[in-house]
Amino acid sequence: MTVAGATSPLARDILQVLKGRGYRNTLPRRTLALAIAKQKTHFTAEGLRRQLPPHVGRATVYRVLKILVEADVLCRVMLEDDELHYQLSHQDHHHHLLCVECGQSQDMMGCFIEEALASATALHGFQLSGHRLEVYGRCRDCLQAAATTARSHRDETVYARLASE
Amino acid sequence: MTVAGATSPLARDILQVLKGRGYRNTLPRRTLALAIAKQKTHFTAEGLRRQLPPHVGRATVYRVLKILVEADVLCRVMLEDDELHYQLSHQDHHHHLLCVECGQSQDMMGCFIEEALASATALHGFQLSGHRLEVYGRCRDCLQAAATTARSHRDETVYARLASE
DNA sequence: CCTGCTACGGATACAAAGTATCAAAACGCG
DNA sequence: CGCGTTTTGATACTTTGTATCCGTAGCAGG
Repeated sequence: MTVAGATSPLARDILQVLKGRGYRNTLPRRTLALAIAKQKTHFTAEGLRRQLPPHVGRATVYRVLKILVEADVLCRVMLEDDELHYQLSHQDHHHHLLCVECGQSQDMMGCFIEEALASATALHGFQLSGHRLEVYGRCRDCLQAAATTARSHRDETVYARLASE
Repeated sequence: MTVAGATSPLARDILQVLKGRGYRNTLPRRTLALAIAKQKTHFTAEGLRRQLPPHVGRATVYRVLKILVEADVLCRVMLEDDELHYQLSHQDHHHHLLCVECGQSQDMMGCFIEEALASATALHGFQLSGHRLEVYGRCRDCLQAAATTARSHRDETVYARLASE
């Protein structure tokens, strides 16, 4: 139950990527890999740092994040609030479904707009090189939760009416 | 040739929008409206401020920009360098073609991905509420310019060969 | 296991971008 | 004109990220 022992396959993968890129295996990087592996969803640089032992310097956090983005382990996501978040990335080109309710995000694999985009931009005499697409909405879970609370709200009003009688 | 006289129809429109929203017509706002009207393409808050007389405070610039974004006069554009830019907005939903060469941007009116997106997200049990799409590439002008310089480069090599003979 | 080179880390200072506060000035309505 | 309200610019502060610098820790080679 030591901290050092509390590792994870994902954390190991991250360290492996770093090693493959010629970076040394150091304590702060192990700590960071572990923390990143623990994230259930996207996170900000500062949010991540707050979860770390205080002896890990800010600069280190930003340095490692930058490396991991370059290595395609993480990708940067611009949320609707214009704040920059990070999240584990599938290596392939994909987009994010971002739930405006709970903040969870899922990857939408593949990219169905590439061809449509190509023809649309061609009309403008534009040579396509890339794009950025983020999708906002409500995820399955939040929709179900909303449906449930809506029902209990209805119940509450019934109870209120009964009580007032 | 007075500064106050150097107005523009667009600047007037902007002031009109402010008026319609109950904001007063003040000198800094006139200055800002004029400066924004002069922009040929997207700009950053700080970039805009640098073009302004120094007596216009930073806070004022940010305040007015925020108001104009809320009023849909401007829209915020995230460029590939992750810097936030502003540009005049068509009122309708649209996307931006951003030239990675010259930095110009044009609006791509209409939105052809809405339906495709709706069906794609439905597969994930996702209720769509919005999206953000920025498109990067090379604009017509830059493509032509590139073609031209490529030709002159070729010419240069010819001249070089001739000269060395 | 040492030893030494070099990458690395943390502290610190700095920079950029934006926000909060507040007294003074400018608007504009009557 | 006069007065209440809005607006403003200065200032300080916050947040997010980067540059510098010196001590330290990895790790390779002996």
